[in-house]
Amino acid sequence: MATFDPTPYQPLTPAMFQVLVSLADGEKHGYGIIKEVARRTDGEVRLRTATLYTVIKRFVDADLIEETDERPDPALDDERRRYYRLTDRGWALAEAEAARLEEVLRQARAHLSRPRRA
Amino acid sequence: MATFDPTPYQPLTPAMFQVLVSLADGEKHGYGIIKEVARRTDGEVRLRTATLYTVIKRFVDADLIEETDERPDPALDDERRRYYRLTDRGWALAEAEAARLEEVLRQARAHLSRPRRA
DNA sequence: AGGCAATCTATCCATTGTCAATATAGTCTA
DNA sequence: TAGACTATATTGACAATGGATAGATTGCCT
Repeated sequence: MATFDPTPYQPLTPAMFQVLVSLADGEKHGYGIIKEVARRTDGEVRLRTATLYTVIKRFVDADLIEETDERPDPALDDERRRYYRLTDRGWALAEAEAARLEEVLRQARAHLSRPRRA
Repeated sequence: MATFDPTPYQPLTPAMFQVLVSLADGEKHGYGIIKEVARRTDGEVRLRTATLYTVIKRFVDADLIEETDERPDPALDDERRRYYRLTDRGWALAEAEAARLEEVLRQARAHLSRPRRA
């Protein structure tokens, strides 16, 4: 596969990163992403529909996520739903962003753990 | 001291967090912050002056940082410089944001480390 | 039966954060 | 003397987000 350089997409906004993380857990539809993120963050992160559907559109255009044809058991399905999953590029970006955040945190901890200046 | 609730300021933008982290290391002037962040991140994070001076103004207004009167050795000083340091609130916010990022990362790792869905 | 909350996708508008560019001005160096 | 570096600052444009709204369906409570 052609090498993918994630850096032009970084840093991701908190909303974008949450969308990728949520889809890393398994494919989901839009409203399902909103619910999963809210549940996972104890209601602290509430994606708005304006934000979510804007992000979804951009991510699909950038081939970071893709809509799937697979439908769950018709008994559990809702025809309105549109399901999305991460592409290889999306996975690579999510992992690159996690690595970036870890480096930021490492440096922050190095500065913050020092005793307060005199 | 009155309890300080950092959550209304969160999440911080990457630029804002970098400014707090940089000042946690010791008081600095504007251009010094730009240089320190660039050096620390190997040139990957380059704060722009428009961003930096906007952030500084907002942080001073919010009592997260404050301008200092202390001047270094006159031989090393530059009259144009304006030095800033973190306030107690600024420290609390920087630490709260580091904690928030750690939680985001913990969850991201939990999702990303799982084997790719079939 | 009636109403209300939840589900689900979607868009409009205003605000905010960022970058690119520009301004000003002094110092230092090739 | 031209360019790079230091240093603070503003303007204009764009991108990301929140608040609000829309519309349609489903399930629950009284």
